[in-house]
Amino acid sequence: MSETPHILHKKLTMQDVADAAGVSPMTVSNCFRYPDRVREKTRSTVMKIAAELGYVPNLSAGTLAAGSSRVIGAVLPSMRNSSFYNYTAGLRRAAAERGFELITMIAETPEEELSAVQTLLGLRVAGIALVAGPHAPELRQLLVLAGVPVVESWGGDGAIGRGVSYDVGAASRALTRHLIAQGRRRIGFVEVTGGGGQRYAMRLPAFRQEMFAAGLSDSLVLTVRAADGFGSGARILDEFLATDPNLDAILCPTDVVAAGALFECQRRGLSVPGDIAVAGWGDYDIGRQVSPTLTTVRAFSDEIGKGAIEVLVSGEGAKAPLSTPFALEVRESA
Amino acid sequence: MSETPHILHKKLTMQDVADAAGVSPMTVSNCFRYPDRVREKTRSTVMKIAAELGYVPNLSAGTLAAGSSRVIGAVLPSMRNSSFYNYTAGLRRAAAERGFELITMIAETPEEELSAVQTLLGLRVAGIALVAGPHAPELRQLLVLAGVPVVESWGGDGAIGRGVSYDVGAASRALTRHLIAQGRRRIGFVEVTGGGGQRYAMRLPAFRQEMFAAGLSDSLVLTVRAADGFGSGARILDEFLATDPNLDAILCPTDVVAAGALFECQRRGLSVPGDIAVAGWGDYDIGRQVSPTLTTVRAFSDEIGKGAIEVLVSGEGAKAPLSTPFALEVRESA
DNA sequence: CAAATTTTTTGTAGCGCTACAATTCTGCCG
DNA sequence: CGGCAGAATTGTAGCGCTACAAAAAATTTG
Repeated sequence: MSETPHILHKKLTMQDVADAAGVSPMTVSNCFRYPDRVREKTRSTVMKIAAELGYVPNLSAGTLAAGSSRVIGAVLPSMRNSSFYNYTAGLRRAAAERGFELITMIAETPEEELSAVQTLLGLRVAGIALVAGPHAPELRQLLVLAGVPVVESWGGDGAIGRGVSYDVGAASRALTRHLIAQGRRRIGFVEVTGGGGQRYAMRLPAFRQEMFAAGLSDSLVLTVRAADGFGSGARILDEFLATDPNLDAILCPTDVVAAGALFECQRRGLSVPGDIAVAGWGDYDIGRQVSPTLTTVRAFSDEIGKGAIEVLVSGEGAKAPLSTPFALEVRESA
Repeated sequence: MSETPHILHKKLTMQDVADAAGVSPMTVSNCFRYPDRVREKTRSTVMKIAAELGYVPNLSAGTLAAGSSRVIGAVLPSMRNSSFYNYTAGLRRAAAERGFELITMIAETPEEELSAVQTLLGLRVAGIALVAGPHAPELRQLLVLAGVPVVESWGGDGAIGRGVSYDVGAASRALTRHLIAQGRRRIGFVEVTGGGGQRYAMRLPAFRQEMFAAGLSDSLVLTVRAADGFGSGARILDEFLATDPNLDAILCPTDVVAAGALFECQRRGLSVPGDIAVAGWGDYDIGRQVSPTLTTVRAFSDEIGKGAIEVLVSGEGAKAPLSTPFALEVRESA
């Protein structure tokens, strides 16, 4: 009685388009995959009819028959900050330029990441872009066995597949040297261990190295498990000042945290950079907007994305990590 | 000479796993798709062998054979703010609960969106989640012809597929009434036209309605093409004060813009909310962190995502838009 | 204008998996 | 211990497309 009279979507196949256009299915296939193989006139007829019918080639069938696809998969740990935004934009742009489509999957835990990779593998994507961080133990072998091109962005030497990253250590040294050159002596460093810890791992040794070289104490290190949002910036400042009231600079893990610390300084009536220099990391939007503007490290995340695609597409997976540029952005806060 | 001795990745198929486990391919298939149909003992053997071999079922083949997949596709206009972050998180969580995987594609223009939808259609996804905004003209018909379940998040009556959204008009009225109740009289409203304009469309009429009802002037409307980042907040404040130096409140399109306006107020020595009330929209992280904290509208974007998945999975595409909750978050700035 | 060449178009034969029906195996009752 | 219902397993027959080789058509050449 109450049956909804659904439209009969007899599924369109290449054959339907071929019939309507008076050509063979292979010609339709060629129109989509190798336009150059088909005469201009034939192609335009076929494409017009395909569009009229609303035909979209079945990629599943195509991938199955061809054994490969023109889709690249990326797994992201989260989409919260502009680094990842720029990274994804770089991936997408570079993929598009080379005729690939990019699909992304979000995974917040190693288990979710593993599951996402399995889906991507199941889709038989042409390549997989991972982000450095804690991985499930089975992940590496799974990817090796699958034999798919893989890159690990922000990954260093032990990367799964090939690493694509900027030199975090060099950036950290440059930033530390800058603070020292500005006359800072009691510099606090915030070390992050949880979550994306791996991506930050080289910062602390580099910091220590420069502090040591300058004959300064590298003991003002605060270890936090995770640092997200402005709130943690405030908490970090709290703890640092409790440890050493004469602190004259802090190195924060991200611009967001730095902004949080900055707001807290303002709340306490501390002048930045007069009393305390505050340095961020990552060149997020916010760092350009707060007052004073934040001195930070710019990672050109879009270049990382672009590099990742190039590595995946070129198939040069076995080489040393690809290094992308970075820049020290000296602004007002330090 | 310099040939890299590549490992011979003879592609693993279900047959290989079946042989190794001493069962038929169909049993392997059932283990993955319908675990209940297989005896516990058989299943554990098969799954163990599959894991050892690093076998991952070919979803392309599966989708082709079954005619449908357990993957849902979402197209996002950008990933810049926490609304979309929460939205995606809601999508992902709800999809996982129902045994679906979520893949996302980013599209910044209507053309890119169309292309993304074609890829998703080609993958024969089980459903597509769109975000309201300007669409390519062909998009609607393409989706109708494809007969795929579609939802348009933040979409209203004219949505492609089924709309899932909170009542933007009601939220705007509530916020306006709140400002009026606080004694504000010269209230400026920022109207956004470009990009995601559609998602904001109902705000201005609702604002006017309440201003009119209160016998106030609704003429302080500033129209901007796009409002992104803190910078536009500063510019907007500039322009409003040039138009009416006695302005006592502004309604910003997002918390980010509101924060920018707030910073600009502080730079000019204007007290918030003393001299000017500033209201944001969207309940982004930043609104909780700046001082004063921002009064805003909370959209529960994760609920929109959850609702979208429910609509897609249940197949109830023809009904009226699904309405999700919202809340007026009264904080310090207004 | 026939022969040689190049460009277009077209069959054939699967790709790896799943729906479905048919078959074989269990355990259990009379 | 035969007979049976129900559970577990297994063939069969494609899903829609593309690689490849072969055929046909268009173009050039002698």
